[in-house]
Amino acid sequence: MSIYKKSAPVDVVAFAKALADDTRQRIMSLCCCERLTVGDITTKIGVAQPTVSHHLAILREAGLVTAEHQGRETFYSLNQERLSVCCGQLMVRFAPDEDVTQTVKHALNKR
Amino acid sequence: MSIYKKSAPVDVVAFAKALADDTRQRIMSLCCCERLTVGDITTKIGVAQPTVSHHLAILREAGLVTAEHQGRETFYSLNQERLSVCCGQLMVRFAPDEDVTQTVKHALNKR
DNA sequence: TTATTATATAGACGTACGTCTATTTGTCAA
DNA sequence: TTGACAAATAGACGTACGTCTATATAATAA
Repeated sequence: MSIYKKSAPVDVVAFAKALADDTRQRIMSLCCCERLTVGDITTKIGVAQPTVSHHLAILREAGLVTAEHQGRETFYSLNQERLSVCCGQLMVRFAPDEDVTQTVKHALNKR
Repeated sequence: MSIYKKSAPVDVVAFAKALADDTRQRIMSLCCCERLTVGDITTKIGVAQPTVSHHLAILREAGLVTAEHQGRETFYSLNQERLSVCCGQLMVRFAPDEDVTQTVKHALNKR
């Protein structure tokens, strides 16, 4: 079970730091719609397995991925809800009210 | 005039890196609703003036603030539109469709 | 021009971070 | 129990980054 409850406050700097690496963003993209093992990710990403484990630990710490242990494998998947909450906080932290609306429009127009 | 047009593609990693520092986020908060000079920011932030200039350069590079020169002063303000676009891209990059909607809800509920 | 003020740039310094190899821990099959 | 496999941890190494002081650049005032 994650330490991140629905009401957990968002540290926007920590959230940004977790996102501030290309390898981690690629891992997040991979885990967006699929449960993947560390081995799967290692193969697809093309960096060493300990490096992948390291990045997964950072993403876990930020609550952005969840880990499920099954036998000797661990399946990772993106924590969509946490991501949503963090993005929401990011928007409202700096954007004045009318601009949040615009952000929403931008987001929806991309779909 | 900024190099960032409305249609400029968003480098989500670069965006996250620009946000991934507490001093820069504090600067962004300060510039959210006010045009401020480097001197103003330096006083309010409590770090050396060259450090502030350095962070402002990074935020400028990411398109997150705009600079207006007036005499020997430079006024900085947050680029709300760019921030909106980047947040939107961040949401849609990882969140599946139904989750974007949820992100929007989270954002709006905070208002 | 000369002095003063505002900002930017250069460069040094220490710390944080991403990556790797080697090893450990944990799980399953023979 | 032993061997093989999956993932995590330890530790080394180089680079990137945040901060500072010193200096340069640019604009205004005397």
